[in-house]
Amino acid sequence: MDSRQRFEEEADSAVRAALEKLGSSGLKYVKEASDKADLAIPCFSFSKELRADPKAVAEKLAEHIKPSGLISKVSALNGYLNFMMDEAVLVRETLDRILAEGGAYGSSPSNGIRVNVEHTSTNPTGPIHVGRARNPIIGDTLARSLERCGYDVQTEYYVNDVGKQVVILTWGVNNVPKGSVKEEDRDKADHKLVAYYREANKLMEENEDVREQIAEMLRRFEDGDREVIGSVRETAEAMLGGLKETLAGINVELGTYTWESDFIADGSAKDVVEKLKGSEYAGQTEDGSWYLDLKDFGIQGKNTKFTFTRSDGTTLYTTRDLAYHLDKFKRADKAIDVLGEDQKLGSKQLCSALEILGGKNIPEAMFYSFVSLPEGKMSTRKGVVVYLDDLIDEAVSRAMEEIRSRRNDLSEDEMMNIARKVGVGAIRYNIVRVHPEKQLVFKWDEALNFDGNSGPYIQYVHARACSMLKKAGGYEHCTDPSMLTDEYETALIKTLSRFGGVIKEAGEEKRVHALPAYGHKVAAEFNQMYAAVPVLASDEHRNARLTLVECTRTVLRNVLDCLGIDYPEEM
RNA sequence: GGGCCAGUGGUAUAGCUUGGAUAGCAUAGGGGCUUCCGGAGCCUUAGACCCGGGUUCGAAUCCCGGCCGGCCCGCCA
Repeated sequence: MDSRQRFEEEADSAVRAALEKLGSSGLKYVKEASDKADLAIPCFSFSKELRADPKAVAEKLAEHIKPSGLISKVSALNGYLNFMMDEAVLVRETLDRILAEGGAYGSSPSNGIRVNVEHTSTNPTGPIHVGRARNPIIGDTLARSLERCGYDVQTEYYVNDVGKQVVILTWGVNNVPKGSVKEEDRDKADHKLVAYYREANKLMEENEDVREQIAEMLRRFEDGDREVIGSVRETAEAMLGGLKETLAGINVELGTYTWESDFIADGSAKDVVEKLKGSEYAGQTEDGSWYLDLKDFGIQGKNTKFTFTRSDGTTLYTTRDLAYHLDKFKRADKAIDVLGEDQKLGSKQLCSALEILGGKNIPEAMFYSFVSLPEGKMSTRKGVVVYLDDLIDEAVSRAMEEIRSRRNDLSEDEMMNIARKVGVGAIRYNIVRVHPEKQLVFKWDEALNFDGNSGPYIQYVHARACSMLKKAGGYEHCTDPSMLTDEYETALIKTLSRFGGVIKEAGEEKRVHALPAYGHKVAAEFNQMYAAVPVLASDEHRNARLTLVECTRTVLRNVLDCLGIDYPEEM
């Protein structure tokens, strides 16, 4: 337990004891932090029970609590009971802990719980565009946070290699003559292949014959024709190769790729169908298709009918998704799906069906709204898109310009290496900083922001800290609180002490946007301290201040790592 | 039509789960800072809770009703 947690517990028991003295126990109250106190308890809620003015209650409580342990001061103000934490203990313990734990600072020990995070899972029919770019970034950040929370995390991409869209793509790749369409310049499979997908869609609209060919291919696919299935799989694999490259470019790597067609091939989707047919919620329409009636599962209106087979008995996407989730829970104790908001109803239906199948394990979902362009929705088919690859390129070249303008001592390669880290840092930070369900309109100048509330701002502070430590040469660690009494120093250390709570919030509560906000706060407070107190030029404070710089650098690295952002030592 | 999500300074965003002190942060705007550790910086100034009811000692936060935007409501994936 860190000193912050101990402080809160000490305050808690002190409040409980004081309330008992006033003749009341078991009252609920909230704890909050403010600029007036390290911990504040509003006493308004007590006033009814104690039949007294909140101000008076706060004052009485304050009288009954004597500073002890980590509590250095107790006071009452405006109906609040304010606690101050013993700064000397806080300073020493926080810094000692950071020095001892290093890269693991802020993490919890392993809890042995296996959690599966499914994210990205975009259809392999075209390059990833920024409309969907939230998915890998949120998913990856969540996975990294959960790892630091002590979970055994597996990440997984569910590849949709079944259905009309991939069949159209495959038809296009196999039938549209090379050279008859303009491939995109980028030498990546996803960008090359998407031209055939677009052309196939176009031909299908214009040409009856093409429509029939594709329909035939789809029929053969559904009949289990190995040649067609193999061909589709091959095309999807090629496309996926391109997507993996893009993901690697933003520091996202997934552990497992699971193919939808496998659940048809191994018969598990059919097993699901048989089990569902036997459930009390199952029904069959006149045409022969099967459905579940989910009106008892909190699903309203006309959405209660959840169809799980076609009239010819073949499975649907959702049926295979059920088989997939049953499979997932053989491998994990907990599952989290990062999904677009369009999947909300589907996800709810999936969970209800899993309940009907008797599963105790139900996946949790994390939803995000799509990123749109100022002119409207993105569409791969229509070519109205900004590709993630283009965004990365643009960010990197913008970073390159910046570096070139302020450095003349680095080689092209060195600058490019840094530019990549800075550009990607800007993109990832910018996407993860906003609440996932907030709709986002993509604007180049915002996506490429390098100032203020941005990834590069934090990277810059990290580089600055590295530079100071390098210049310092030798120094001895010093965590003596009497050497770190400046208000900027203690403010920074208090913030550093809260890191563990932020990691938990990001992981356990799936609030990944807490991370960038925290990183920005640490960086900003470091900059304020930097401007206010000399470090290298100070005499008796030198060791202690350098130690604080080192600890801040450690925390910044941990935050950035959790965000999947690199931390170059110079930029 | 029904359901879900969102609406906070000019712009963008946090806070809403668990109501509480002066609504936080960034950017653009005004004014300043470089004999010293990296100015991608620091200081300072001005500026916001969609509208209307309700609950409450107290509402950005909870409830009801509007308005605006997004998404969903397929034997598609």
